[in-house]
Amino acid sequence: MPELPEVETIRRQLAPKVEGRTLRELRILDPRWTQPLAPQAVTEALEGRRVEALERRGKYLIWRAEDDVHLLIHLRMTGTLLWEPSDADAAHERVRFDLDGARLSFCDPRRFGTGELAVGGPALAAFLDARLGVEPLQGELTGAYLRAQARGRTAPVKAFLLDQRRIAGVGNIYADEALFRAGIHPLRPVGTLTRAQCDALADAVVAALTAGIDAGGATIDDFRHVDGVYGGFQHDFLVHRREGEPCDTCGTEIVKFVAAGRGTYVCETCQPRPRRRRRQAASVRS
DNA sequence: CGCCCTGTTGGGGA
DNA sequence: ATCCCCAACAGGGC
Repeated sequence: MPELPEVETIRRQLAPKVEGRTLRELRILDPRWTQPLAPQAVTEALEGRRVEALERRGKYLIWRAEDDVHLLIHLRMTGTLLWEPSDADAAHERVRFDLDGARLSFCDPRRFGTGELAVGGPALAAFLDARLGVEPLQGELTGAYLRAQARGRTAPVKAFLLDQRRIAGVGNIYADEALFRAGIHPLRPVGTLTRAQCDALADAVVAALTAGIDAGGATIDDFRHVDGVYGGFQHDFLVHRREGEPCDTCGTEIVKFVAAGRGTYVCETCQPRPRRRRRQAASVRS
């Protein structure tokens, strides 16, 4: 479930509930969650501290507690945070927060999610800076930035978008969506994009993420298994993600293949295939 | 029933 | 720089 818009939605829903409360107990049921750090190190650093703010950077949720102690939660594929969940919804509970008597559960069937501890501002900055590039929702993703980063690179543009160290928070679905909106094929070598395409793609990434947040799909109270997808968030505003269905714009059948190691959906009319790959760098022409 | 494939992620090793 | 595989689990197709 959690792409950036879902993480942001969870953050917005949760922040008013948790900010100002004190973390009385942090029960880590799955020791893998804190690897390679020992669970008790995380527990001891956080228990008894007041939660000052719940923030987000990329797909990380950042709990800022007293004395500059931070807990960074990554939901990965199937993680979620549930406020006062029912027993059924909490079936895969991995971590339990006691916030002044209120229960918050980190649930994660697949157990990919992680919890990281960062004590002190520099430690937090070092952790984030090593992993995350510009924040698209803070106006940092511009066509000029994209073009500068892409220059000379041969990687498929989709792989480029998914690299968190360049642009923070673009996941598989939103990469497809942005490329569709910008009319760019996912396998296009990123260094061959024109200036206009870089501008269009930067705008499309921001627009797609913003649309996802506005759709406000994720909810912290409701976690189910729907249509084979954990979470059941409906991305109705996105390009079709079923092969064989018609493109909303032109009616061409959506095709699916693997790009950057992920399932990728494309309208090859709206997103023309790149010319055959060349050994030599291609010159950039419009 | 079993086997195989897939998956809204990121890290490590080749 | 780029690609492949892996973590662990559930559901669907055959």
